[in-house]
Amino acid sequence: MVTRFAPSPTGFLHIGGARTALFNLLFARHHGGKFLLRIEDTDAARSTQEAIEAIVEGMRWMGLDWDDEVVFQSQRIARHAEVAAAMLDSGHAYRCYATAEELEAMRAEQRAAKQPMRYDGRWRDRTCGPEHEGQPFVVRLRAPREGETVIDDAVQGRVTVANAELDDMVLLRSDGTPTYMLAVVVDDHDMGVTHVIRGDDHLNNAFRQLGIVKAMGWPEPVYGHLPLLHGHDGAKLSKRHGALGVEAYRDDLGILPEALENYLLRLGWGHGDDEIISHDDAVRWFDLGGVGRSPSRFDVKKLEHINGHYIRGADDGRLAQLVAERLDEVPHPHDVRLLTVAMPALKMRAKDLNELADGAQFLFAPRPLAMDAAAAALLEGGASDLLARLHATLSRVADWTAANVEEAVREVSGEAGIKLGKVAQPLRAALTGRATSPGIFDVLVLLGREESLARIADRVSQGVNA
RNA sequence: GGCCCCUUCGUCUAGUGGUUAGGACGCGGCCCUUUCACGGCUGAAACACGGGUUCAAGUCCCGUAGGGGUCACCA
Repeated sequence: MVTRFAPSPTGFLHIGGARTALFNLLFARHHGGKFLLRIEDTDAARSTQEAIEAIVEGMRWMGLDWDDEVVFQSQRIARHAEVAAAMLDSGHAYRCYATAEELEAMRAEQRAAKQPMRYDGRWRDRTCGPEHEGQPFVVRLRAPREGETVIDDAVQGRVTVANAELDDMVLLRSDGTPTYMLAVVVDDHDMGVTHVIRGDDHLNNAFRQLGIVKAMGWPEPVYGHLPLLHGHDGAKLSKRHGALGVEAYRDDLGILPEALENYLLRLGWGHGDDEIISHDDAVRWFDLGGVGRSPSRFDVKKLEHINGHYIRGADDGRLAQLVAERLDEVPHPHDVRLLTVAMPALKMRAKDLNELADGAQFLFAPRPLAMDAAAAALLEGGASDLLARLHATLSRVADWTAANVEEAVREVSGEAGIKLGKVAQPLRAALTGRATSPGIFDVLVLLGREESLARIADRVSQGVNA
């Protein structure tokens, strides 16, 4: 079995495209087949090298590893033309000399008459007279007009369309280059693609493409048309819904690739009550039969939840590296080692890399610390006195371990007759500048004796409002 | 508009004739607790509507409504 992902390089790796690629990959791996990548760059005007790189990079990041070499459709135009010529020879295609203006007029008439807009086949049975000699022409498929075409779609089920609905589409443009319709069919055939798994928006195309397959006498591939992804409001995913490219999920939203894969997999597909599914299990369980037929809405909240799950389980060193990259804006030199040590406490509290980086700020914040509003509020009243006592008691701790600092803090709490929470909060504010942070004893240890005492002293000497 | 497809909690889904219609996200409450998270328990929340078929329908059939896709010398 051979599947493929065939994006056109006009921007980035679309989130919906990533899901299509994922399903193709999973299907191939599940059945022990191949997963290929083809770049559909026949539209020179819209295709860019940057877009190709963005797609390749996005796929690598997602772990969507394809087999064999990448196929570039643009390099195969000679072969496409060859097939078109063969179809011309066999009578399955014909030359059409209708001009763009002529066709536009035809469509305008059809629109006005509320008729379906289709090519009327005006050159279907007409041979080129001397007046058209040397004039530009396109090559069109001579599609059957009677009967119907049936596709047993692996996702959508049996779908039937009357052949009268299908017009004679263009195979070769007047400049001799192939249209998408011709190119996909030829490339899929030549690449040995057995299962064409792609977006629902191609279902109608499949009927027309099948016409070429049949004309050439090639084996019909199995089609599987996946429902499209929609935004939270039910409309087709577009810019106004936010992030569209996978790199935005990586860079802007701070999503881990395994989380995105898991989320995308669950969109339109399910395996009982399973929610957290490893890649290996996905390969083991995935098949097209389980794919739903209705479009699903993208829910960032659930993505974030899954992301939080994977962050908690991720390697501390890896996370530290990722966070360090995000902290580059901070002038203070940061320490990946410290981040790594702090990570177990940090990652418990973040559902994306941005929150993780934000939660790590205090480790490197320069003294005297800036207090946010909530922290400042905690330092009002008798906080200065309390911090002075904390400073005095903590100063006597020689061996700066979590157990020892905890003992010291509890001692102050007991002596002052103040509940631990009331002691911990001002202390947290003094140490982190925030009202929330990892456990206060962890913070003390992470910061170290010297830095901790200095931060507390800052608050005592500068008073509560500093 | 023509053609094609879709319709279970707000969202993602389980469910393949007989279930108190299950799980997850989100939301509310409680517990844990030095804050925030995590975790645990718990609550509210769905079979679009109308006809059939059947002893029995979320599950099958037909309509209706709503939604989506597609109608290029773009892919």
